[in-house]
Amino acid sequence: MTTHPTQDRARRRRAALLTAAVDLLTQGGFAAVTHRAVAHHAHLPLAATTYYFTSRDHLLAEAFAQLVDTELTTTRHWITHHGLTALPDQIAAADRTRQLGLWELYVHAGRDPALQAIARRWTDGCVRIIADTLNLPETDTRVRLLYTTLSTLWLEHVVEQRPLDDAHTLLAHAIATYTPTTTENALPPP
Amino acid sequence: MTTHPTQDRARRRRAALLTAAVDLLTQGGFAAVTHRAVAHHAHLPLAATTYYFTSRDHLLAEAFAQLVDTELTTTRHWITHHGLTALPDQIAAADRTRQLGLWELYVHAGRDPALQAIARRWTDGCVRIIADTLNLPETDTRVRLLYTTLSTLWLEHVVEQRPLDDAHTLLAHAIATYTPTTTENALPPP
DNA sequence: ATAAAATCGGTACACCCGTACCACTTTCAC
DNA sequence: GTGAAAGTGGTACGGGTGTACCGATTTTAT
Repeated sequence: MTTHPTQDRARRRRAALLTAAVDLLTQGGFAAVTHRAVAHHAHLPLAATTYYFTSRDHLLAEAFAQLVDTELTTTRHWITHHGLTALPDQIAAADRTRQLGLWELYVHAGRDPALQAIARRWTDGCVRIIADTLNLPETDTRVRLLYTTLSTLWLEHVVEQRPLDDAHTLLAHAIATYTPTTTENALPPP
Repeated sequence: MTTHPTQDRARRRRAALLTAAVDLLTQGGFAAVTHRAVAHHAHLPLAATTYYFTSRDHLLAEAFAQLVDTELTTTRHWITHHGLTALPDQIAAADRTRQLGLWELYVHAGRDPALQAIARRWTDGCVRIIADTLNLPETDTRVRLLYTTLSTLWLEHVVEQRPLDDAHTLLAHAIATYTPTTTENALPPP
């Protein structure tokens, strides 16, 4: 069971541990998130980690959830400001290792039911963003197709460090093929 | 440096260790591939692992390479026999945890340059298969788009255990939209 | 036959891990 | 104020890890 402190300092400490966990996951990946490393990174004693989080798995789960949430809001903002076609630029600009940590946890969710729910929230959120910007329902085939394309392009770039040269072409082609005629929202504002 | 034995029994032992590593990766994921577990699973003493593989990383790299190669030939066979549209059926039928291990290593390649080369071989191989079955060059935009769609559908199924209900619909739509008019190869044989 | 090289396998080392424990201090409710 | 609850932090335990070491054994080359 996850502990939720009532005192102010305690809440701040818990949050510090969480961001420390996210940072470590970003920098060193999965294996780097240990009790000792998290505690040290948050300038707290070792026992703080076991006090605020009942286990390492719970800590990782919450870190994953936080990572997903911030990531979703970030990309939503970017797309509403720059349009779908500019998404490759955001991918290229984003912190690569951070995205790596996100994907690491995502795949790990395949073996951990607790993480799986968060993983679903993650993809659902991405699909919803695309659906919203295209003014289409989430279940629309074109939305799903566009999402799958973007997802792979992103993962490929993060893992294999491929240049995103053809991403723009690919994306433009996909949008042109998929979207209905009246979708100004798919384009960046003038 | 990777050791390549000259004697027969030694070669068999090395191969046994490798398949043991793949098995363990399949069953328990990344963390399960330890020297002791691999040795025990291959019915060999602990020291065998360090004798045939200079480090755990090298062992994992070779396991990854082997996993990728067998996976590529398997899917190539399937597609030539059943067609592209039947791919979701193969995905559904395949050993889920095995695919999970593959994807785990793929993402991990983002932090390990040695694995990264294998990861590229993996995606390149997938793209090539699609290009071949569609009689299109690998650089064709439609090939790339089809690949990205398939890739995400696959990963989603493996990680989130989503039903592949809409995969057929999605795939059919994508193929209909993308492929040129004369591509009988994309359809299953009558 | 014999020396060199390859292989084998048992053991040991140093390290890091998650987590439990517990005496201590601070905060809160009344 | 006083007792209960919450928070704190130092330490310890049991266990698993990668890898090095080294004498014994087998294979190969000559």
